[in-house]
Amino acid sequence: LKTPLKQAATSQLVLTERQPDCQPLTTPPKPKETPPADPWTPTSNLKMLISAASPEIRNREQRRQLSDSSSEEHLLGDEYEKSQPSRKEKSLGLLCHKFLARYPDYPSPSQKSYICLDEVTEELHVERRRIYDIVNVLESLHMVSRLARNRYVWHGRHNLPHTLQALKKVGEDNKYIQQIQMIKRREYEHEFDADGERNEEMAGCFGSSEQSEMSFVELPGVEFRAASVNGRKYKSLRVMSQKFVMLFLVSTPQIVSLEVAAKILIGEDQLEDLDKSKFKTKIRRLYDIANVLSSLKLIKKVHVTEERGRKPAFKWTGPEVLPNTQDIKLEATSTACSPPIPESIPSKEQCSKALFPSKGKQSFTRHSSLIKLVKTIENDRRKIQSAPTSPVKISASTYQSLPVFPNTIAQFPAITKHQLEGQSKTAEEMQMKCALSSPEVVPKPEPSQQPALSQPLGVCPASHSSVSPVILPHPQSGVSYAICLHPSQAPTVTTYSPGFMLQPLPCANVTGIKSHNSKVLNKITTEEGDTQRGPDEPTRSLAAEERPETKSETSSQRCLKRSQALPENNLIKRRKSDEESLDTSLTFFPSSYLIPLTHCTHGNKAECSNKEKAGVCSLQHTAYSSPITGVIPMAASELKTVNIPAFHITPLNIMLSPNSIAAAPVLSNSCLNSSSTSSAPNPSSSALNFMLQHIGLIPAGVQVAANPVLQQVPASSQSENISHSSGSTNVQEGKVITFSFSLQLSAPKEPQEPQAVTENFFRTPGGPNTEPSLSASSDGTQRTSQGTLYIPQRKLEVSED
DNA sequence: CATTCCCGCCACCGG
DNA sequence: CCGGTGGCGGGAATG
Repeated sequence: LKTPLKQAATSQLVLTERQPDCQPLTTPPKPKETPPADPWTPTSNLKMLISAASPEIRNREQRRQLSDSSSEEHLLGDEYEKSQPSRKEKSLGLLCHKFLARYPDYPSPSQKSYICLDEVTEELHVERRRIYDIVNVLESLHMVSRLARNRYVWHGRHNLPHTLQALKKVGEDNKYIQQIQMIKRREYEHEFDADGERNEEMAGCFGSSEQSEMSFVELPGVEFRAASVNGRKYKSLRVMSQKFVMLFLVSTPQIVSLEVAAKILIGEDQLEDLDKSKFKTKIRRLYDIANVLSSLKLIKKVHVTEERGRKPAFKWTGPEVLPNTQDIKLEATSTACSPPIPESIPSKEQCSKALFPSKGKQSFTRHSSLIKLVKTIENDRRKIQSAPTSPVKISASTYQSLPVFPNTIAQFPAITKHQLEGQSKTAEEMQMKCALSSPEVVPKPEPSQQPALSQPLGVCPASHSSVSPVILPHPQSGVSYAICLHPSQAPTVTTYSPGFMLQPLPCANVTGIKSHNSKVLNKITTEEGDTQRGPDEPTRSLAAEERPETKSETSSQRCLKRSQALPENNLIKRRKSDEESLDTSLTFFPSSYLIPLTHCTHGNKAECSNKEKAGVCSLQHTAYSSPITGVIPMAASELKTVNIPAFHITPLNIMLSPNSIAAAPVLSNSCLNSSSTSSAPNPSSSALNFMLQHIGLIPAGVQVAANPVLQQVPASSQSENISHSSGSTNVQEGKVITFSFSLQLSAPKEPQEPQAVTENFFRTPGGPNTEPSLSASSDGTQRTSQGTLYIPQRKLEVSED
């Protein structure tokens, strides 16, 4: 048994000694302070040093004391043994550092570096098993992607921003914040709570777990799984890693205790029954993940001292995740190298072409380059059909998106199948794609087609089939998809997997706040299990203000329709074989949202960026909202004001969070009213036209009538709720809806005592505080995450190390 | 004793 | 059937 240890130790020593020799790969792990003799890259070395230093400095110090004595004198030669191979020497964290040292943080896009596991294991002298652990979490962050058997592509941190954004969004969509709260609350109550309610809650919240399925959040641009990572069963570690990261991104203090994380990760699926062993295992895994994340400097270990003792926890030290839009801009600007952008755009066009060959993309003039891409894509597509394997990254992604829509499928059966079959995760992607596609759908010139828009919104799930194929064409969504990547939209896509669980919540929230129905929705959501009581109560309180809800199935259904979330969730969950059709339907919803973004990203950015912002933006918003618009008829002048400033953000938000759906409509309305009202009678129509024109699907002059259906349908459900309130009120409501969670949280508003706050949070009906909170939310900037702030942290004391 | 987490058995799966 | 993957949990270091 021990032998291996010795060997390892020895080997390490050897490495150290002969570093000079080993030029090929190894970067000296140990030499943190003493910069290793062989610098692969100046930067990389520095980075390594820095990174290595922080987490393990102490360890190092310890070692030094022990080993240095010998080493100092360079006597070591003979007795390597003394150096303790000690466990730390072999820690995953250290190993990870070594691993990371081998590759540049930001590899030039042009040349990809490949990772061969065999080589790595040799060079690092570790068992393969360990490398898998590292690679898996790196993959969860899209820092690498698997190509084939033992081969991975190294992306470095280029994708990190997108990934984090996406993860954050997903985390928000889910109700992680609430879940965290629940758990904490429970703790207070002393686990075994007296109230039967508790148990019930739990059951309700987490109870149904089937959905929990774990979905892996993917990024559009990243060439994931060529070889198919989707094997679906795997990924648990990857998924865990993503969820873990989500927790950080979502929680306000950005500190997550292992205990809570473990509970949530377990809970999602089956919950409760905290099996002791299960819990223990989960924690073990979390440590593994945490070690890698620490090596990436994304988190660091800390201790939180709550009421009862101090518990191990981790603090997020990675980059802050921007809301969205802004990110997009930044990215686009800053990273010229990022290849994804160009790709994405082209794909879109190409998609559109495929769909509507006749149409040219003349409108796209701006992006002549895109056309090129489109052609390329088309070619690729052919190739793919014949040879699916072809790893064209871009093309692949694009295609994948296509599968989502049935229509698309019909058009490109081969592709679709491949994609579907090949990728389980597709659901997510699909959603994204759908989102993209949906906008495109809009382009359809025919008025009848316009309904397509409506479809996505309300009908999406079931109806999509009924929906005109037009939508499908949107497969181009792939294009939009790509767009997403660049900006931050990618996150939007997030909806996917998490969506199923999460989405429901948003709906519920929205609904709840606005309408009575919401409760019903909530319940539904709850069924899945996540939401326990927390959401309910708060929601309820809010709702209560307005009235006792009626929970009719109808309402719920409506909600579902309106909110894509539910359908998506369901669909998303599993797609294995059938998925295709279902997925397709799901996809639609998101697409609508996505589309708008796309616009922004492309031309808009440049165009609207400033002066026109208001105008253009409004248009864009409209577009976005258009789908949504239907949902909420009311337009608030107030919103407008608010929106304008934040409009950038707003669009993003909409896309990102399911919750935002409600909000989106509002915004759009306002925009429409103010800016584009004259041009378009109803928002949806204007939006459509706008979008279409932008997209190039329809000539500038042509206008498509907005689909009445859409408006009515979506609107109907919510409008009712909203309508009852006064105009001004409505506005607020709209806001509220948007930040349903925030409201809940805000209600407690003054968090004097942590516990007290908590209590209020859950028990207090929205009282007086509600409005203020709303207003706060209205700023839009904060959005979802706000909730976190209020979350009762109780006396949290964080101690580093 | 508690926390951290290494090690590696062994089930899967994809070829 | 084989070799790559990677879930999982015992139990060894460490604190």
